[in-house]
Amino acid sequence: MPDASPITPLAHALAREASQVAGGADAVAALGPPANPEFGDLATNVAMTLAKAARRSPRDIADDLAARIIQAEGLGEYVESAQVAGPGFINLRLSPRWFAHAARAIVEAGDAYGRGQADPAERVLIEFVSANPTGPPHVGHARQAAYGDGVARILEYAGHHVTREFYVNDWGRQMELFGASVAARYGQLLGRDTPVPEDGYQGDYVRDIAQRMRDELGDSYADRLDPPDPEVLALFAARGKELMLATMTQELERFRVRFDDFFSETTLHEGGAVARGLEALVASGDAYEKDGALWFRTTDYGDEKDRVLRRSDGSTTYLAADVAYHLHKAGRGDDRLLDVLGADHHGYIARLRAVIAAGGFDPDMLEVPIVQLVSLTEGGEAKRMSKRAGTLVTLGELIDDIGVDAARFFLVQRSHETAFDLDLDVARAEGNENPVYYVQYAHARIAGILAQDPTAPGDAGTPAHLDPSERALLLALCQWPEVVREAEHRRSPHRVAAYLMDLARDFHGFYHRCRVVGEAPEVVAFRLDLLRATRSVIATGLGLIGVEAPDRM
RNA sequence: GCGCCAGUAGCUCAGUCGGAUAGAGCGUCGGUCUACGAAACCGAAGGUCACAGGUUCGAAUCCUGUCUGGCGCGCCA
Repeated sequence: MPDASPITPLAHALAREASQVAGGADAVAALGPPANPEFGDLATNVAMTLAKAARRSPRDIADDLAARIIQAEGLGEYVESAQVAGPGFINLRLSPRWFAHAARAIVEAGDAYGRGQADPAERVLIEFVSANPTGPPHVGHARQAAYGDGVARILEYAGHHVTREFYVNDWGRQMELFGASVAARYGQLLGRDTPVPEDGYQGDYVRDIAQRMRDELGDSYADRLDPPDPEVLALFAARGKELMLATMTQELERFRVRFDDFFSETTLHEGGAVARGLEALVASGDAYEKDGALWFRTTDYGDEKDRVLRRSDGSTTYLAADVAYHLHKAGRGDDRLLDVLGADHHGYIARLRAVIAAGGFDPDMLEVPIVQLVSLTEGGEAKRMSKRAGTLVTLGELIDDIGVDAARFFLVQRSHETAFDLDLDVARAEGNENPVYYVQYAHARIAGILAQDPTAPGDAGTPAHLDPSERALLLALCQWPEVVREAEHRRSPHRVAAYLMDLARDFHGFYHRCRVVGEAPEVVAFRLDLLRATRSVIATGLGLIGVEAPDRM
């Protein structure tokens, strides 16, 4: 098991011994770093968890277990001491030989260390960003992009098969308004007095799109703009959407986010899927007519009120398309659907689950992680953002301002379910106050040492004594597979970012206390393994959140 | 009014199968470069974990209630 932590075999042996002490009761032995490093290298609370079943006091069990540990097979040969403390903890101190073996094992596992633990492996379809193609993606989309792509990378690393999808809302009144806005700007470029509609899109990016359309079309539509005829509006909406979407794709790729699919809402309407979806709901009794409209009985599935699918004027709602879209998604053979939504859409969860359930699928196949809002601060003050005033910070502007690495790290550093403020002054800083460089610097430092190509004989043996910082660093590396597992299960890339900060801290501490080059052969051998293992885990971890791991900075 | 998320150090936030003395970054104060990169390290100050009850050997963590903040509650998308 090259993917497992070196601690795992110890934990298995410990569980076996604990079970015997407790008279055969099943024992799950948690074995991890103690609250205080001075207590030892590893600690377990298994005696306390067994106390009730064994009808003995935790201390009593712990005393028995500690005595067995030091002679247990697969455990005793690595344990220098096992001491009972507090209410029933057992603190273990491990031998340098174990540390040397563990470091070697991690180096040999390489990029596979922590990989492929998913059980069972699933086919996952993750939909995220899905910004309307009527404007550039903004900071909120950036957070969703960083989150969704981070989750996707983590799931892939864990062993799942992942498809990334972007749903394009290219239908309805908003697209008409967008087309009219582009057409108006196009007219203005030709010197006509064609105002942008009152409730249209005012941003400068509309001018850019109009400019490109003028480059493509010349002035051939100049005389059909006042008022614009339907054919012209449709053309400007369709081509405008393509250009907007192309810009979006480019900015997202610059952000290192790449989608496998862009799924167009329009195809659902034109292909009849929306109509068929509504018919299916009627046929199954999940939809009914009332007041001239067609309603989806979502209350049957836990929603607080029923929702309109088709208005009394015959037009379909946004939900009608979502019905068709989710039935389509659920029927593609994936085991799991992830819809990453912004906080302002959390009210949608119940009706989306209703769609899945009404379609005859297991509603639990759908997960809807909600990404909370992010706001920006600069100079100690909140940066006011308004779509209307045109002060919205776009993804592209954010990247230009603070760089892709800082943007991705910061946006994924905080739990997605917490609203937070991103401090542009800190994120922009290239110096020591920027957390992302703290991690990257650790990687670059290691690369610097390894570039000197220090060597040690293969049979150098193991050091007689270890520095506390060496123990701390190796034990931190041992946590990596568990971190990946937790990030996978909780859909929480921020766990990876937090771990990398911890790991970098342990490395920097080690670096200041321990030299590598020029030490005794057995010391060089062990520390080289520590360096290689650390570099590998940092590079892998940064990769999972879309941040580069540079050899030089 | 109802629902979701949150309330932890001056600021931004980790801590989520209940464990020992609650942590990090930034900020503040004081130290450390004639040896592998000082974008670093070491130390100090800073806490009624919103509040009140409850569950138990043990609660920031679980339960109940209250208060505060963000978001949502449309035949909009």
